Amino acid sequence: MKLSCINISVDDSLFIKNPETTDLGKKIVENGISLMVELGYEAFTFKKLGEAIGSNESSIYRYFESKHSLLLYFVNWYWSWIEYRLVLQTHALQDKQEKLKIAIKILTEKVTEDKQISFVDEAKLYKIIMCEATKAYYIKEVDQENKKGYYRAYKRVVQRVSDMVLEINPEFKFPHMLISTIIEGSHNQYYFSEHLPSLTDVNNKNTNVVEFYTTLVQKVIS
Amino acid sequence: MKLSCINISVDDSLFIKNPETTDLGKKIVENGISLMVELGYEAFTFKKLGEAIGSNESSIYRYFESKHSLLLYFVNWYWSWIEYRLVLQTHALQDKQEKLKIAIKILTEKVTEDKQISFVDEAKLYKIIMCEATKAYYIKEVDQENKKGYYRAYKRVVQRVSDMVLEINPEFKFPHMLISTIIEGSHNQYYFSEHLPSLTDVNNKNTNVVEFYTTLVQKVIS
DNA sequence: TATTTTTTGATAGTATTACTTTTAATTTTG
DNA sequence: CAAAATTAAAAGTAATACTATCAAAAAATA
Repeated sequence: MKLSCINISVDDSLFIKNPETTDLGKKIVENGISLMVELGYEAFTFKKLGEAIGSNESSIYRYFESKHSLLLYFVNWYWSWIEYRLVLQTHALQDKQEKLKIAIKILTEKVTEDKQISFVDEAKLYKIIMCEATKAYYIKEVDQENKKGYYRAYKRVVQRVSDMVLEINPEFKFPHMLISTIIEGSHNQYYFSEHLPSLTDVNNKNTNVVEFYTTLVQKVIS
Repeated sequence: MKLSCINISVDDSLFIKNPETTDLGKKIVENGISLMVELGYEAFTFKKLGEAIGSNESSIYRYFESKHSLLLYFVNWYWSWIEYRLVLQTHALQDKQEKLKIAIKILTEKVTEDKQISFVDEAKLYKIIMCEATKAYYIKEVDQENKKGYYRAYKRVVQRVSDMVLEINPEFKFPHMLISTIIEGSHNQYYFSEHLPSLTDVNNKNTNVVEFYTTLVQKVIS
């Protein structure tokens, strides 16, 4: 599935100047993803990114307020992309069970190849989601940022899949809890499998995370 | 349950000088917990902690290498305490189901009062676990730190409860995955209920997190 | 009690981070 | 081609995350 024509849009409030509109902006996002994967969020700086793209620190600040904003941009891009895939792959389906099953697969599977949507490498982006995404909202400023709508894309995805759960079982009391549990859970499991294997049972091929959370949801909502 | 006689021991490698052995050390831990809750991990510094306890930054560095080490100390203290409670409250029980149920309660319930084990306020400590604990292992240095045994206490708890699952259903393939999912899940749910309520269904009294994860485990392993 | 050792406090210093500001050069657009 | 916008370079600031030194205070021990 290569669709270089479609565009994932990220909310205006997340950047000072839209990086999609210029070459430098695209470079910042593209190389920003690579460098953040390589160095990790803590060691990543705009100065280093500037050096990596042969540009200046101060130029990057004209696009993003801080590295935290850049992370928020990545996270929102990711969730917008997931939402797009969710709609595309489930919209036409009649069978509610099948619909939910596909949604769970999209939410819990590891992204291992670049799907080439615009200038973003989705496989690398997934690593940021897996390793760094929670740092975007486990912060003291979370309430203010939430008010500004910085987590909207994530919340929209949880709502969408929660609704699929309720379509199957309208009596079920904890759909959001269930869906956020499997999303965060799957990220943890892939991370644990790479770094803290005794906290998981994931095999080398990562094939059982999707399986585990799919049966989990089925059993829990029935 | 107040047992000021018992002592939670934290592995030697996690500090330079054992804070339990001196007044200053205890002050560092006690006020360190309060200040980290108050400011959040990112804004917390040893300089500020020094001011708070009327002591010097450099003196704190004689106990802990960095604020990251201090966080690791807190996290390990917490998991050692959980392990202690786990053993204490399940050891005498015969009924395997009952045993697991109590373990899940211990793992997923919010700690809201100071149980007064030594000089640590467990309710405040829980807030650190809920908001900051993942920052102790979602870092680039995770593999080296794991080799040094810095996450041992957490892994021991997961192993212990996974074993309880296997006692009930020896055929179950994903016990570690299940237990780490409910541990991390419950922390997320309490955090979401306070800051991102649309990601959860937790009510004001937080009563349904334990309920949700207890039924979840029961359904998944049967 | 005297003395040795350990612990702590105060001060200063370094390298890096996370920015902001200014100015000049370059590029884009009308 | 001129005006406007964008970018690069350099310098500056305040804070962080430490390290090092040295003297004072406290504790241990002989």
